[in-house]
Amino acid sequence: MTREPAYRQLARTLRNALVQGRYRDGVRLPTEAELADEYKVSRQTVRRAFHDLVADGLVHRVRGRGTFATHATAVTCASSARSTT
Amino acid sequence: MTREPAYRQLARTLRNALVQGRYRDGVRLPTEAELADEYKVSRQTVRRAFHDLVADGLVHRVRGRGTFATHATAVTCASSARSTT
Amino acid sequence: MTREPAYRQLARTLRNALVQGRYRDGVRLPTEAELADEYKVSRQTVRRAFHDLVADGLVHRVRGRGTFATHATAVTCASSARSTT
Amino acid sequence: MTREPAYRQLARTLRNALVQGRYRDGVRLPTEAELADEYKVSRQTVRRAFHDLVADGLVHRVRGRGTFATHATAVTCASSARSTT
DNA sequence: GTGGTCTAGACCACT
DNA sequence: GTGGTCTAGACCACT
Repeated sequence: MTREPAYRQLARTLRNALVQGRYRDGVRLPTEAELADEYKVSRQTVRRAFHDLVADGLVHRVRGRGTFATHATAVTCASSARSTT
Repeated sequence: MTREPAYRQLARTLRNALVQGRYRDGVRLPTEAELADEYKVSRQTVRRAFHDLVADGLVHRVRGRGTFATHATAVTCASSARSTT
Repeated sequence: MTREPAYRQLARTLRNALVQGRYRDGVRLPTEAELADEYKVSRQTVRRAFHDLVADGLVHRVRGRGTFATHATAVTCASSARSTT
Repeated sequence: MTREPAYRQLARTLRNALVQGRYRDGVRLPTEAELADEYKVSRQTVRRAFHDLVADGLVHRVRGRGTFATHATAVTCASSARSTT
């Protein structure tokens, strides 16, 4: 009955926020540390969640700068496949 | 007739601004690069001017962070001596 | 005059501790974050100090695990060259 | 997998240029700012690349003046150790 | 106007 | 939760 991993749960939460239009355009999302703090999870969990969102094409990450919302137009077929999981 | 060096001129300008209460408290002043640009002088000149203001006790500088106005109460005898030059 | 940089000062402090036999054998040293906190410097400055100690052969670092004192016997020619600086 | 860091990539590029005989003798290389601009990296990343080349004995740097190609004859044991990495 | 040091704070890779 | 890389942008030391 393996229940949903924490990172998928967090990914779902963030995906909803992104799809609903929070963090429009190239807006920077909260940092790994902030999200880890807010959701009481490890940074590793946040990273895994973000990793999924990158694969979804919903965000992109820039070393040393942050994680940014990707324009809605850039959604690929990979993301639709994934979101049905 | 050696005329006033550029750095003393700039120091005087900044001193006036500081004494008149601009940059109150611990406010950060413009950076070396910004002042060099604004006054059309080299950064070396800005540095010399700031060096005088540090000696006056009007500003203090923090490596990697910036130059900050010092509280008016911290004025020492060194600054009064210097300001009569 | 060129005063001693903060990272060299810290390296010297740690080197003394290591040479005097604290952190014997493969003992783990404080983390970058801890030292940054204790010595009121940035993590990068701690890293520069550690970098020197690695070159000296006094410590070795393992990603994800920490920084460890190296056995005294492992001193190399590189370290002797450096210590004469 | 641990992909090659940007600074090592840049170091490799510059090493190739140096070994192939561009920047002969004591010729000055581009400045940190110029390379940062050209390769779209931060100045610190350029510095890390140069740091490796200094360790290789391929260049030497003089504060206030620039970075210079070192004569090929000055190769030391430290550099040969490094180049096998 | 160059290289040297330093900060604050991101993400990355590994454990 | 550690060390590794990277950014952007300050001031410092030297020429």
